[in-house]
Amino acid sequence: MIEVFKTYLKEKGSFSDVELKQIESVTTIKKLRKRQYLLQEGDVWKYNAFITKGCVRTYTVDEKGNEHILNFAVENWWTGDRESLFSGKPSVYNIDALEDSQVALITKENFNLLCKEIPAFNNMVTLILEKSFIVSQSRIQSFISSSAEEKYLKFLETFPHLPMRVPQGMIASYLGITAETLSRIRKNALKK
Amino acid sequence: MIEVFKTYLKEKGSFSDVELKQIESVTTIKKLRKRQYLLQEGDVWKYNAFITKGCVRTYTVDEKGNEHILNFAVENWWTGDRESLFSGKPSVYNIDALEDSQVALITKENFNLLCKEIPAFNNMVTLILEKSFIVSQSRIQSFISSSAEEKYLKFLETFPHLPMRVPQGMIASYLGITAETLSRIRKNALKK
DNA sequence: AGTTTCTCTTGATAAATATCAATGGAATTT
DNA sequence: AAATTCCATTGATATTTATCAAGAGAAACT
Repeated sequence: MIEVFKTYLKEKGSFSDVELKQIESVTTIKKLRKRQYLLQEGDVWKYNAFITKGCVRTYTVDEKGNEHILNFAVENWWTGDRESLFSGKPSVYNIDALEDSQVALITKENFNLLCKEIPAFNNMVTLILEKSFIVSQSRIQSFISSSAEEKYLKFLETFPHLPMRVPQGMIASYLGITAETLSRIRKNALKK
Repeated sequence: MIEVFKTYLKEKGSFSDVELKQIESVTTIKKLRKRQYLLQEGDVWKYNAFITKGCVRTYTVDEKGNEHILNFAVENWWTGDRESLFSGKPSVYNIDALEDSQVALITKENFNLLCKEIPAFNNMVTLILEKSFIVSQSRIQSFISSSAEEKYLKFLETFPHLPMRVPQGMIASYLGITAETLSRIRKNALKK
């Protein structure tokens, strides 16, 4: 199995060698070149995806052609579309690679099996979901209560490493502001 | 046990009578008068709370004294602060009743026990979490891509019954806009 | 190496939304 | 029933953010 994924699993739960083997046996690796889609709008998403290398984004494109980035994911994060996975309906999101990347994929069916057969896996998964929810609540909190500048500063605190890897305009999109506004915010805020 | 809660459980999972009794045995009922706190900023939240009657809101108060409503919960919804529950740290949120209400409370410890001992309960809980996450993702999506008017219209679709129970100004707060702006949006949008 | 494409910045202007202030009606309290 | 508080609306104005357009440097491509 990809070393990054194994290390992650060992850190997040105490799995026996047999269990690790079982997880490995249902994991497939997919390489993505920069700009390649992992999921395209209209397709049904059927996996759980763990990034072992690189960086991807989840986004929508509106009628005017503007992209809206829902989230980023880098090494050791999970990505995918839970909504489409859960409902079986076509996704409204696109996921593509911002760098050459590598992801570990487990189909929904195999993933559910792992959850059923390996309690530690189930616990790990619930914990991840719990944390993802908490993070998204806190993001909503900042949308309802913060100015563009505050959102940006909070973003820097939460994800200090992302600005080095992701174009600034995409960070603006993630924050729900325009690239120009973010540029001006940086000019003002960072000189303080 | 409170009938509303029992009905909910029966609908969400197939529980045996013994299991229902077990759930009942760890459930306590709390009545809230309008405006009464269920959780106050600075306190640690230790429960899972199911609303059997009434309506509550979760909100923060900023330095200027403005309230920012993170969410509402009515009958058959869960409420609480997952972040404080998870971390054991004081909550940054307030939860209070918008009407005279009644909630069913289960402590974290008892809740975890139910999850461990009753698989159907565990499944139900994971499902709720999964759905909550999906809902919050979709709310983030509308924050990054929609105008105030679009957010309001989407809100009406998602929660058609809330405007009848919740003052308009609070809905504005939930949407991250001011009460005045919402009033103007309604004037324009609803005459179309 | 030269060309193209991306990315960020900046300026001018427009649009969206917030703020402040006042009013009147509805609901709640006494 | 009167008094008080709450709530939604409206107007005038300020602030924030978006849009459009141009340019310059960096990165990617051939």
